[in-house]
Amino acid sequence: MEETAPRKGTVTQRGIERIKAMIAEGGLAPGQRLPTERDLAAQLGMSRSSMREAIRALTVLGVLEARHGSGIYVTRLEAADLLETFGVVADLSRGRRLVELLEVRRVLESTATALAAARITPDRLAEVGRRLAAMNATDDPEEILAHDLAFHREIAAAAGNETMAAILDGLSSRTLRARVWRGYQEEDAFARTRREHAAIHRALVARDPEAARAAAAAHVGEVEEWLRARTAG
Amino acid sequence: MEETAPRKGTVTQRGIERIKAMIAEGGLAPGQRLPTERDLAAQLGMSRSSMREAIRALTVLGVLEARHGSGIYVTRLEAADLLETFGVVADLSRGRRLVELLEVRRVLESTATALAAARITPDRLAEVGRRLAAMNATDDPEEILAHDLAFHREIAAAAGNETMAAILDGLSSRTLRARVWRGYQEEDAFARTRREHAAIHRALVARDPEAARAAAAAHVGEVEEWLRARTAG
DNA sequence: CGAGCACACATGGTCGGACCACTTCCGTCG
DNA sequence: CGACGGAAGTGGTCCGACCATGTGTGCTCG
Repeated sequence: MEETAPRKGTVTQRGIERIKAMIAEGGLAPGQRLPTERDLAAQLGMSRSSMREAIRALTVLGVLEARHGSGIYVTRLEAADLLETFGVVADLSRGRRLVELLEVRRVLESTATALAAARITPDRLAEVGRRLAAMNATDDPEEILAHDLAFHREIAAAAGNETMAAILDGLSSRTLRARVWRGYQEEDAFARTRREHAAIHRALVARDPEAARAAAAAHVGEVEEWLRARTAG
Repeated sequence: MEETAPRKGTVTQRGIERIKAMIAEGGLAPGQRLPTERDLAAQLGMSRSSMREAIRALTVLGVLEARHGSGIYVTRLEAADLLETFGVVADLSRGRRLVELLEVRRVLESTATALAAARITPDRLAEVGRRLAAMNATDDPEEILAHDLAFHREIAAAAGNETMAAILDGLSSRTLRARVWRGYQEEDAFARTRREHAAIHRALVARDPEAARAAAAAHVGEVEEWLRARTAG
């Protein structure tokens, strides 16, 4: 009996660890349904309240998914599920850390774009082209932002590394982008942005990884430099 | 009255969003203490149970910190706090995604090492050297692992990008490392690893960013390739 | 008068139960 | 045979009580 009580921190914390361990050790497969909250609580010897807190914690981490009236399920455990919380980091970042996040994005985005240049399929490349055209065809900031996000998302997906794509997605969360770009694009950066996007697209069409890497790095680097100056000043 | 009820999903979810918003909008500064659970629940018009779940969720995300008997506080909101959850991703990753994580690490680690070559201070460089020596002076896998982690951590810190360092930390969580390296080092990879670490250190001493980048990429790439072969086969 | 200690209080942690909201499934009725 | 409706199951919310721990206060003793 004493083995069920590792006496580690709070009861809820123990619940989190136990469930995480079950998944890590293969006892719970992706998509599988868990016992009910009541049963789980009984199994691990804790109250339903504490178990609910544990479940809620794993839910926000993208590990579990609770469906009202149906049950609790393990998510697919794909990169996109687990890295959703990355958006929180981006949303809560200010000043210096925002610049650091953009530096990370520059490194990853340039690599992803280079990989995409070598691997992208004609279909996806066409979609990237459509996004570019749509972006240049409107003046509505909201619409531009949406196409911009899709443009980079397609490229990241084409790189063939879902984990990297998911991280980049978090680093370009809609709210973050809206926050940073509001100021950036006010300084008539539209023309420059269009030129940079065109350069990226051109490199992809030419299947030139080095050019793609450089174009992507320059693109993110522009925003990075602007933000750096704005933060320091 | 209706403005306090955005009618968004569950009550708990609303609580999470509200607190997050307070922090994002500057109403709650890092390190600041929040009202008590009971007061917060009353303010946002929900039960203490639901509020507790919201607080627990933000606690695991590294946004809040609950101190028993004292109160609830906003964390320092540093990169290390918010990116702690990255370790969960690493711990729950298997097969293909593990390779992808290592690919991300290779990209970031090589960049961080290159930056470190240009920026590292003599003190920190000396510490890196000590870790290298300690790593080569023992045969205890546990001790080697500890020094190995510290070796890379020092370098990442020297790169001057705390966010990048925190991500790399998550990508090299102790449990992940133990899992992957157990198999890797069984294949007498000790000698190769030592050579690679020495090469990285040499590049840092020479203040040669390009050599540092190449050495770090090769180092991580070795493990990556081994894991890729092992996963595919 | 000052230092140290013990107690009371505030606060987060846990528990149990009750009820609500939604989903699912099965039996019934047309 | 199909559609409808209800019953059971399950997560969501709320309440109230009590426990465990940290904090501050006021008392006591030197």
